[in-house]
Amino acid sequence: MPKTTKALLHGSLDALVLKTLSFGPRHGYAIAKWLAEHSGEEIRVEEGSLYPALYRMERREWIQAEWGKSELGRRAKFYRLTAKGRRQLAAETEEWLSFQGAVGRVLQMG
Amino acid sequence: MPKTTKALLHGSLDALVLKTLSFGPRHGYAIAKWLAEHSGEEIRVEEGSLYPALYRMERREWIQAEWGKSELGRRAKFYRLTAKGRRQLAAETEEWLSFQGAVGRVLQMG
DNA sequence: GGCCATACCTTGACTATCTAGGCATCGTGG
DNA sequence: CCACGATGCCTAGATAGTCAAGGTATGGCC
Repeated sequence: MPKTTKALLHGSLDALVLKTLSFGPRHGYAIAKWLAEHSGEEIRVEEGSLYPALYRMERREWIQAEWGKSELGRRAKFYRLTAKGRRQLAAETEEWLSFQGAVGRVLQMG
Repeated sequence: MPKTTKALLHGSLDALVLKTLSFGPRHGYAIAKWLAEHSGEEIRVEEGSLYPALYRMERREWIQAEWGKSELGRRAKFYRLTAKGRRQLAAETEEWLSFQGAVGRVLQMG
């Protein structure tokens, strides 16, 4: 794996995971891989961040878990987006775009 | 003041403050106002976040403090960017752009 | 047999931010 | 004259999210 990604993840992790699940149910390990692949390795989620985040979101009923089998036949816990989670994703995405948009504009001011 | 901006500030505050100071020395209160004004009130930094951040950055020698008088003649502590701080700003800006760029691309995936 | 990839989980430390206060000065309106 | 809002600084405590570093177990491959 490349270099250190720092703590910029803070505040965007939930949205990223929800977004990943919006393309269909996935298990934890697969979520991390999907994010890494679709961000050119820029987004690397540590397991110590991912699993607690998944519990958090399950508690808030944004996602639902179910045990199943991975593509390789292993025991794996699949998460799928709930309706509530879909609304949350929309809200967080909008919030992220407007806030980080503002940050980006300030940082790039001449 | 408008509505709640949430906790999305995490990880971008340092860069924002450094950026503000890159246009010339300012005191704490003025930094917060400047950021609010130049972001359409999108970025609102609480004082409880700002002052500790300023000490942190002073300790790291990214900025230097000096007591002076505000435009209104009040006692105020002015901060100015050091050479080290300028390098830090460049590094953090680049990091922010690449990381949040990746986040934005993922969140906006069709 | 040993090792790597897959897949899950937990503990502890750290750090940054927010909430919510407090202090002091000044100008203005009633 | 006095109250109040704006200016300007500071701090304590709570919270929360992330990371580092461990641990378990299975399967495939050399």
